[in-house]
Amino acid sequence: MGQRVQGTDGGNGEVPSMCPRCVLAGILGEALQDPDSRQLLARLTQDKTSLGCGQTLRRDGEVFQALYMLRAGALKTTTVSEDGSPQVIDFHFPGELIGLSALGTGRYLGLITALSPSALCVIRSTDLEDLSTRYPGVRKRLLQLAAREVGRRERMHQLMLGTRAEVRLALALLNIAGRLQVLSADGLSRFRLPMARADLAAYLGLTPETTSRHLRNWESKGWISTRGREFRVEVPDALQVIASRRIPDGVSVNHTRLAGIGSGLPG
Amino acid sequence: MGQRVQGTDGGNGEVPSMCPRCVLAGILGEALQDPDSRQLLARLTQDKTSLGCGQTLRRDGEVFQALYMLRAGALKTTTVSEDGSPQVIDFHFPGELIGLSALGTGRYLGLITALSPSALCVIRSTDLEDLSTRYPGVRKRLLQLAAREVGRRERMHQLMLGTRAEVRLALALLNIAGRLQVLSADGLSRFRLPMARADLAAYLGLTPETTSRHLRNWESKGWISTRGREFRVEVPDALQVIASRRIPDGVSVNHTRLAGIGSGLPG
DNA sequence: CGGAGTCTTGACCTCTATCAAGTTTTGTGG
DNA sequence: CCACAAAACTTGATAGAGGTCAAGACTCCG
Repeated sequence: MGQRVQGTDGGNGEVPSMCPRCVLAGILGEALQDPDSRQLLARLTQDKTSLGCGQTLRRDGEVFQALYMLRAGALKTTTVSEDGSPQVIDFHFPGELIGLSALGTGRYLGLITALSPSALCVIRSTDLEDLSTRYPGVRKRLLQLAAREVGRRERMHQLMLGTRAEVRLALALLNIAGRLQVLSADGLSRFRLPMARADLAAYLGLTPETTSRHLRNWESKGWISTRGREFRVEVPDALQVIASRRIPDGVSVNHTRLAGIGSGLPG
Repeated sequence: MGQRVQGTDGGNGEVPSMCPRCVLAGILGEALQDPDSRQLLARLTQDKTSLGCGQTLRRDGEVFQALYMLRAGALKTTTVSEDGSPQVIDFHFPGELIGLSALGTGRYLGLITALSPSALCVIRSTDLEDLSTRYPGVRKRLLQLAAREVGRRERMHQLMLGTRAEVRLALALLNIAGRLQVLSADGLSRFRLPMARADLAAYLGLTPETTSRHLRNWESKGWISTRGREFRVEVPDALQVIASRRIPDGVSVNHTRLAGIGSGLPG
């Protein structure tokens, strides 16, 4: 989503981060032609918020005030279901817009908190309105981004349809790795999850235990290696293979079919 | 979504349907002030497609050509997962826009087919572009609709996080009943599902068998009654109660834990 | 009335949630 | 830099929920 460019920003270089100009430029589009708007762009890129780990950006139900562009770090959006168990609705990674859905209802949905120290650009609703009326292309671009977000969430639904925990987990890791990719020189094969296992599990409707078990299982087969939140995919496409089969080994679907269901590769 | 008004259209009155003018008016907004655009509106409301049960509107990957507004009937969007099992990504009910996500990528996602005889208004991409450039309010409205759709899908994710099949099913029925409500005089307490159990199950990542079992279970408790696809909710809020508890019958969550958690209806 | 498709019911078995310890990692203060 | 405490993660045992296969009942149509 948006234009992503590996960041080397002038300011605080503690964390790898997006070049905010590039991303915002993607949103502003034609507005940039106008020298007058350069000024605004400059203001937007300076107008930032930073959050410590665990700090909250917005709470559930707060009225829409601004769209945020995540520059560095990672966030999560959570709710609490009626029975009290925590639910993770989404994660947010550098280069992504946060708060789009609040454009529809006028209120933020869920509690948005930082998973790690994060930096964000703030695009105030007033500025957004200003820009949108002055430059039609801005709204066109926003519409495109929102539509893309709808598509992303539709694919997320697909992901959740994988009944099997193993499939969901593999798909989610691919998804997250893809979104993190920008920041990693190694592409998909190596990445660091910013969130706890419990968050990942809650995102997928699983328990941390199940999540852990499958990861260890894959590791025991040599497909991946993990060390805490650090991941490395040893067998290229291993995740894809797992993700694409609800059916275990290319072996049986069910009882009375074939003996050793080990559900694994030779190992 | 959109403005919904119970329909009494002049044309073919076989099926209860939305008043297309009202819905389109919600999209077009200010454009309507312009007498010139009335003409376009007239054209859009006439420009319709109708589909027989099972017929397809668009296929996966087709390039974006038009946005559709469903006037009557019901559609589903499906994909096939890599292992060949069918997945239902979404249902579409009267008054809803179809194809928004294709605005982002330029291509439709999934196979869109009719669940029952359906009628749709066609808003060609060219017309859309025309309108959008002439009337900024149109794009603003579309952005709002897209953002709302993002929110809807975020809540859908929440729904899927209900691990328990019973909870998912109850939430989904509430969701669908709500979207169907416009057409039913009895509100939420009585409705007819347009889709087969198998589709509903595939939408939720369940099997038809499990779906059926839970429905019959609720029926045996007198909470609902069903006859084929016809539903009636006998105990008001029964679905809400089911939906809000992962915890079964006021009994235990698990062995050795808690005597009576209540939280259930009288059995 | 018959036949196809849809829905229900049953038996069985796998998978995942749950509870309960361990173990490792992370963060903090000495 | 080490020691300690608090999280986070892993591992194990167990049972309940849901998937799978199979067959029967019901519906809808022609």
